[in-house]
Amino acid sequence: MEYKFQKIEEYWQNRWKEEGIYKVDNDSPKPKYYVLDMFPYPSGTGLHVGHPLGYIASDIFARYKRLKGFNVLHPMGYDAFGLPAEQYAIDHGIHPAVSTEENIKNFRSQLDKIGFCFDWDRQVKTSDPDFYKWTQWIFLQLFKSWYNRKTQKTEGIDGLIEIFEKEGNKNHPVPNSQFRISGSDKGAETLTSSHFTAADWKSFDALTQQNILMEYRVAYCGYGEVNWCEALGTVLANDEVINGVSERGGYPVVKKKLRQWYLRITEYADRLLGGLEKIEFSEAMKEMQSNWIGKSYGAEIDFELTSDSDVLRVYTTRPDTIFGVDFMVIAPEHELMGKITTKAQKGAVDKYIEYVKSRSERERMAEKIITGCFTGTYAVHPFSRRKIPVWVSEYVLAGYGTGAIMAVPCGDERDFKFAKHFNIPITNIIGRHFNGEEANATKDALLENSDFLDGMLMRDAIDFVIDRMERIGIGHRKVNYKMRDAAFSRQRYWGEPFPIIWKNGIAYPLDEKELPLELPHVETYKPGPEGEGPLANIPAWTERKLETNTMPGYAGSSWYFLRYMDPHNEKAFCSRKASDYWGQVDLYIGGTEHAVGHLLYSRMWTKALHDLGYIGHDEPYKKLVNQGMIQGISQFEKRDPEKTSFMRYVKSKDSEVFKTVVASNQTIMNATQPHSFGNRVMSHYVSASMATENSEQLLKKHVPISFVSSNILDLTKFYSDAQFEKDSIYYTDDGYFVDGEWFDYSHNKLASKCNFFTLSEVEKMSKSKLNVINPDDLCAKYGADTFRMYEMFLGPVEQSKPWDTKGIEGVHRFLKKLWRLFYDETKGKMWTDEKASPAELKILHKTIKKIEEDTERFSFNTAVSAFMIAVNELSDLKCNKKQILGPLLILLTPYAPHICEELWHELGNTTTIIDATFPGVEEKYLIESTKNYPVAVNGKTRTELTIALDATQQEVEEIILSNEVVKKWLEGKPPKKVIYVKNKMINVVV
RNA sequence: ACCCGGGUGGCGGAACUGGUAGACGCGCAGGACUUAAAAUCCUGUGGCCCGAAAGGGCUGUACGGGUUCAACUCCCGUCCCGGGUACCA
Repeated sequence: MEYKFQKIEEYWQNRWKEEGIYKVDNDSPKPKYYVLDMFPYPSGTGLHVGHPLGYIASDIFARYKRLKGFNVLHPMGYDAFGLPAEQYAIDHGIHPAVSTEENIKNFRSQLDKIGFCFDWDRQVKTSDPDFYKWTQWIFLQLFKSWYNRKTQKTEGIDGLIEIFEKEGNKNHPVPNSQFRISGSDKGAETLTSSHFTAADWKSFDALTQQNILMEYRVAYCGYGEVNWCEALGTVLANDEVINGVSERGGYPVVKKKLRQWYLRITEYADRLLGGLEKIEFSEAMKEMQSNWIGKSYGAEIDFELTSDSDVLRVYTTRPDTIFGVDFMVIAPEHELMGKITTKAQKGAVDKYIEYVKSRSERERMAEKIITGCFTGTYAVHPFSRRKIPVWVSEYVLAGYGTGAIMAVPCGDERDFKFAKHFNIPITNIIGRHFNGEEANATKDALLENSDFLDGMLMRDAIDFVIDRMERIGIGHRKVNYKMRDAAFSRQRYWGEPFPIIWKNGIAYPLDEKELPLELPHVETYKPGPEGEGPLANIPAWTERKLETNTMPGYAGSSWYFLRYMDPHNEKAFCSRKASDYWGQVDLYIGGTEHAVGHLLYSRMWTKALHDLGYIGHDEPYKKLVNQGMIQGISQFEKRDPEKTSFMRYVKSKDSEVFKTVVASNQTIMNATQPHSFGNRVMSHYVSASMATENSEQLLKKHVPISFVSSNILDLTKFYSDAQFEKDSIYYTDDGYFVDGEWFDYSHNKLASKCNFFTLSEVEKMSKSKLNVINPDDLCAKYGADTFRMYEMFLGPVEQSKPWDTKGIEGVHRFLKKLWRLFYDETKGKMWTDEKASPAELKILHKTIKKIEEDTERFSFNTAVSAFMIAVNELSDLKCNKKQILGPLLILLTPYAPHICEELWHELGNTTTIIDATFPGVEEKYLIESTKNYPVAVNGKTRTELTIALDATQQEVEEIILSNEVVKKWLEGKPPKKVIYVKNKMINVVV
């Protein structure tokens, strides 16, 4: 009998489905365990081998925990709203709901083939009205809340209104929001008065009151500079912009003022930072998040100005360097800009501001050149009364700190470069630590030229100066964060509509009874007027004065993990009973790419829902594991530098591509004489030495990996594929390939193929790079169990690595070997009820111990190795005893569920193996009475000795010293000491 | 530039708190079975050297140094690769 994995897997997958074996109950006496995968965006490309890596790991862990007696929640769903579906709709006219549904079907069938233990009854889809009803509901809770800094909690806005009515806002000043609610898209304005009394509050009209409340709401609407992407017609979050271009598509991004929704995540900055200590994230992940939050401690200092009664307030983390200030710099957008410029400097400053405005975000990012202009005004040093020139420069950002700095060129690289560039004299306050060539940001120097700070260590001076400044009222301690409030709206169609109605400039929440506010059907996905979303094109929508923005991709994913706990609840997003039972996600698996997006937002939502009393925990995830990315090995049509033959890709005569090649690379053009084939211009023989760097780029072109083996492209096969460009001519040393035939250079047809070499390179796996390996193919060829084990065997889950199918045979061989412990080809069933020998029991228990340890610490690759060793050893002993094979199957189940289930039943068990109990280790089978120890003399291994495991240090020494080999080495002298490391080795130190 | 990871055979990777480096798998070489192939099984496999063999010696975890009886593991310096951030004062 042979191992017919296809039949086995199909059979068991159907049975698991029919019997609803993975259905999870919210009511169980067992302890709970929640294993979650980051749900996928159902793209049109389907799954490649990289996707299931994390899913397989989580599936193994979920199954393992189940065997260990836990009630395991292991759900799956789809992050179904998003830009690509909408882009697809624009391009192909297919409604996103339709294409998304199709993609989901495809994903599901692919996932099913791998044999995951998801409870599909709990599936969520963020684009489903039953789901986004609650996304909208949670949004309304955030809209109706504010963050109380006194209690450090999210609270209802009604409470704030009561406070205002009683005492105004003296105890709760307006939070530092970067996005002011008043004003228009022509310019943001701050509130006329930021402080008001109870009487003031009562005298304000409704609009003013609402505008003030908007300044406090957790989800709020305001005008602000946003990252506007013209090509995508939408606003992007900071983390969706990379180097001044959009993450998706790489289109240019500019700053634009628009009415936007925001989440006041900045108020949670400290808690998000502090919470990191309570959760098990990798150090790298924690660091990414804390860098993003960017907390810094420093001081705000006021400088008097010569030209104005106002003071210039700066933020610095190094108040100890106060006597090293040689100039001040303010941001071009700073509100004092207009006031402080002197008449003499007005022309120059205006010109400079003009220049700054002309520079796009992208230019500023790309070329960091030193620019700036003197304003004509001087600031007065608060201690020395020295006059300090005030400059304006784009290197100071308006959005951080106070938008103005005190520049200390001897201690700050940017200030130093600025001073050099504009010939501003530099004061040295750190003596020999400053060499005049570059700034030195040390805190370990003793201060010089610093008046009352002279001789003090900089580190110590920081607090000393602040104390002094606070005493005389010119400065105070201040904590700043880099993190900004999160933009929460998109001018797009395929997202959750906001349950908001606008009346007379006031945003009114929709009644909760009206939820879900369903996304209406549209005929066109084109943007609405003035940058508004497609919803603005629907008269029925605009007549109701409904908000025309939609929510961003991360809205649904910020809370989906809660819905899995209670997916069919129509009365609440998740009952308190359900969320109390399941609590935190015990194990969350996903990629690092969500470090500062999804993982931060979902943490914030959890905190808000917790504060408002809807859930009992304030961190969503207990432990996070980041799976690595599986890269693809791309194949390029290209000269292989190792081999002398090479190729050239050619297009037809009037092709643009060909022209480009010719125009931009003379080397290629002049290489040899051209030939022609019909309307095609044959390319030229390019020799290896002629291929310049430039031509290499031009010559590189992806080819489908399915036609490549051992770096040789099978052109005959490729030719009959749709992806083959019929006009291509391929050259090698020995001949050329055209119209499906090989010719030599005398144009005679060749009977055999020539070797056309490719070059391989590791890249991200993607459809466009033609390097995708489809899990379906592998499952069909080797079975899901082999595929699962091989993905794990490849290396640590956390590590990124290129996919290489070669080794899969070894894992497949292992499963076949396992099968043969049960079946003989001719004799059939082989297992017996015979009692196991101590040697066999030892193998079993050694394996149980190893598998348990490895699975617990997520070392699945070494666990798979342990299985291989066990099966090899049992195979050698011809052990086919039920007593050994039964427990072995249970151990293996998480890794290869189908074959284990099959064999488990064959052994005569009636229960399904998923409900079996993970076997315990019986240490007695592991313990040996004696062990062979290597003995080293001064670190050099000399001999081996058999020593009883319970021997004392003294006994060990006696045995060693009576050994002939050791004696010889010791030459009669007594050893200094004998180091006996249990289970490792013995070292004799002479 | 700054902050994190990481560098081990032909390859993927083991070595968990310093204790016989290279587990396990791939690949390769040789052999068994077979008319042959597939499948399966066995043996060998870091490098160099001595030996007919059994066996033995030296060297070896990016590079240079250090701590230690003992270093892939700890410390210092250098180089290279991957990831994150990017004028955040």
